[in-house]
Amino acid sequence: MIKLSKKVEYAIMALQYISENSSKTNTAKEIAEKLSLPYDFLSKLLQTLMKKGLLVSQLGVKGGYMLVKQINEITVEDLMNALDERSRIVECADNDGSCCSRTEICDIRSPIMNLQEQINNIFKNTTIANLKNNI
Amino acid sequence: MIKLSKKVEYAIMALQYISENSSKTNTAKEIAEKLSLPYDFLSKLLQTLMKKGLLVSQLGVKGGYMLVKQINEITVEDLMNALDERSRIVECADNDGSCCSRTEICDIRSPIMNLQEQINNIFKNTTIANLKNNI
DNA sequence: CTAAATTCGGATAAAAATAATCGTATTTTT
DNA sequence: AAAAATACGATTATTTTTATCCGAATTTAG
Ligand code: FES
Ligand code: FES
Repeated sequence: MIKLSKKVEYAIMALQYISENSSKTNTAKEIAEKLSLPYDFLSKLLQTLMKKGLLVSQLGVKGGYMLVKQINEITVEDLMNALDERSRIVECADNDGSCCSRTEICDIRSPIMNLQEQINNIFKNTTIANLKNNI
Repeated sequence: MIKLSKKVEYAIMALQYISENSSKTNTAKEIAEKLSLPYDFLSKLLQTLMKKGLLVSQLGVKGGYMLVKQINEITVEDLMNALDERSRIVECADNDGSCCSRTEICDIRSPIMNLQEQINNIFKNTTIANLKNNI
């Protein structure tokens, strides 16, 4: 059950698309069409990225989205933080021990948090540009 | 959405428990009680591990489960393969290109499969023994 | 031989998370 | 004023995960 959410997956594609067309504002509609992604869903997601400061938007006709950073400065972790609700590999891997009734007897909390960190590092070190296929 | 399934999480705990009590067969009931895990669910999961060859079981009274390998020879990847349905980070990261209608225009399939491999490596290199807290 | 403790197996239900959609409001350009 | 966008909130649909239930088969012990 280690998978990227559709939000993150679509966001990667969208950001790459916007990056390729960075001379103009890119509308959600255009991105959705060109990449065959569901418009409403993509639209929401772009709004979220905007709120989180990863995109800027322009309202109204001729509106759309533009990058605020280069895609080699945006990591997969950034997208996961912006778009996904939870990103702990186990519930109990949050900092306070108030996660579950097993805290007392639990042997795995701390080592699993270590595992968590290894995984985080991968996402932290992978930029959206890294995920671009340059055939 | 990068998290371990409960199946895998419980399995880690259960295998560690069995390992600590490897002189006898361990019943699902005992393990569930000692670790405060839901019996039915754990029971199913142990049966699966048995079918996949990670445990041996003995039927009937005095029955239960025993390890077939040491826990330092069992990896998190083994558990994920045995217990989780899907473990691709994106649908499209399977080998044939028949995943979705975007294959033609998709720029991220191959690099994401690379990302996938990095993550797999972590799970492949983490044994159940590694996840044991030795305070 | 019977009863009890177990694993086994299938089916199903409940809960949670993800993905998708809808409707309306607001902003901006022409 | 009309059109083309984003913004926002609510809701629904779908899928996945988690949990439970029931009855059968197996083994041990008395
Ligand atoms: S299971 Fe909750 S602390 Fe480990
Ligand atoms: S989205 Fe299906 S191939 Fe990339």
